Amino acid sequence: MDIQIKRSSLPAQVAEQIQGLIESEALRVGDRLPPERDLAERLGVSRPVIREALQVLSQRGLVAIKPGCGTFIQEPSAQHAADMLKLFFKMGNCRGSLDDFFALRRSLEIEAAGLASQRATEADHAALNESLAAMQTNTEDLDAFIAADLDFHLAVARAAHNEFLLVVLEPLVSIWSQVISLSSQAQGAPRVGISYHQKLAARILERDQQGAREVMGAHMQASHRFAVKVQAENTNITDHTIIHESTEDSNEIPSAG
Amino acid sequence: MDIQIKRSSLPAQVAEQIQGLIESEALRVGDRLPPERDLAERLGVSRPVIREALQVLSQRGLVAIKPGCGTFIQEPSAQHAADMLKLFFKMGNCRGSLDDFFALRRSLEIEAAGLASQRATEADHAALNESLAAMQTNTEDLDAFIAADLDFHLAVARAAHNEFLLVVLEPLVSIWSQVISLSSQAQGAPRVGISYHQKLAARILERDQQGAREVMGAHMQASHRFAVKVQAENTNITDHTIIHESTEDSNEIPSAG
DNA sequence: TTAGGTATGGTGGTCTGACCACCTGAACAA
DNA sequence: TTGTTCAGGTGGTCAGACCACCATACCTAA
Repeated sequence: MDIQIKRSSLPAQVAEQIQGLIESEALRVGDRLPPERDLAERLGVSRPVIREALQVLSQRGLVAIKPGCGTFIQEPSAQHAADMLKLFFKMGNCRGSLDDFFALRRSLEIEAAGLASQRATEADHAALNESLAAMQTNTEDLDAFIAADLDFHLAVARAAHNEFLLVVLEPLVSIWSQVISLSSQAQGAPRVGISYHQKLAARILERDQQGAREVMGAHMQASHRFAVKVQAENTNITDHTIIHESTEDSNEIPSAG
Repeated sequence: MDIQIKRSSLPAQVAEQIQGLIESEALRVGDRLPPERDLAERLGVSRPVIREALQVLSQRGLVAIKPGCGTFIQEPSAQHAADMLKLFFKMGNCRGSLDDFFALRRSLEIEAAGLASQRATEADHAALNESLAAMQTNTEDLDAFIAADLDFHLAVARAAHNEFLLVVLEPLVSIWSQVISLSSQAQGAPRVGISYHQKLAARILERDQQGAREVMGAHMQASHRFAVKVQAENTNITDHTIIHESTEDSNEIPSAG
């Protein structure tokens, strides 16, 4: 009877087809796609359809559109994946509580600390020390302190030399630093973390895996406690949304009546 | 001098503007955007520009386009975030090795097992047992066995009742099951995992957190060893790509020149 | 009165053809 | 050889039109 409900739009179909060619390696990284006009003619659709399909694939990180030059196949970058995850952590409808957030972060940070203690290079040690120094010299400038704190944790994640881990951990740490920077009631707390960071950097330098994991675990526990306290004081961080930003834009798109 | 290079395309600018309105909560979940024609007129651009911008936002999971009805603001769903992550794990240019993959998976699965032991409901226990039974009755049908194996791990992740964790873990488990199902040399190995799963389900039922974590840790270690063995035999899994699928499509988009 | 079908307006989906801005590379001139 | 110039191709954008679909309000028939 052929009465199957076929609802996918033309651009979606085109995008799927091209993505299929990429997955099957009929199209490889670096290949240039035919011009939009050719694609349109070949697939029997109009150019806007092709353009929307390419827009979708570009958004997925599968193609790079270069004006005046062409459209090229590329691999989704780690940064791209991290950005997507960050968007979800920031605005997703996840009903996760602060506890859930820290449960995930703790397990990942401990793993990162353990790996870092085994794999850190001299450059990694330098990065850790640099962030540590920045924290110590900015105990009064909250924003600078938080930025340095963020840098330190990212340095640990990078020192783990595990890209899978980094992709997941980076958004968590970034989101968290955004949350923290919003709660200016955090005065006094900054100094608490420095000793943990000092110990952690030392364990990593000594290649003491167990020690590094334990210090990071303790640090996460302390951060978690601090977060709960901040949460109780600051309604900006609710049980439902991790972030509640309120930027003052002057855009002008009202919602339709 | 104002010679700054301003390269962002119109659709990108429109998408950013609308996303900004969403982030600043000037537009809230469920709100309907003005019709494309209105938006085009209001922003002084053509309709295709608006359409491409909405296509981008839709891809990010921020809006839902309903033909004949309108375009509505929505929150990025967990499934959407997981799909993006899956795409990266599948085709990303991450140079992570099998060891890195398992380091991440181990830390997350152990955390999931620990949480599941504390939070699992009766429905969760039932789901675990169902997957377990499916594994036991399909020791000869490799595909069915792997599907049941996947279900079991997802059931554990769900039993943890931590959406953050689930979003990250689900893609890892799914990708891994795809890899495994490709290596048909895995004969004999299926039965190995059943005892681990049995023990794990028991620990979760007993609400024995430490026991659950230990069993999962041992299970991951065994899986890792097995994976290394498979990797050595199967060139499909290289040190660079986790997945190397080769579907036979009959599409017809050759690469340009 | 009420249930159902129908007409209508609005929405997104698609097409066409045109023009612009930019990049590339080849032809040309110094 | 080197530098400039020019032409072609590419993506970027526009305008207007028509279609398919959905929701609603209206109208008809029970």
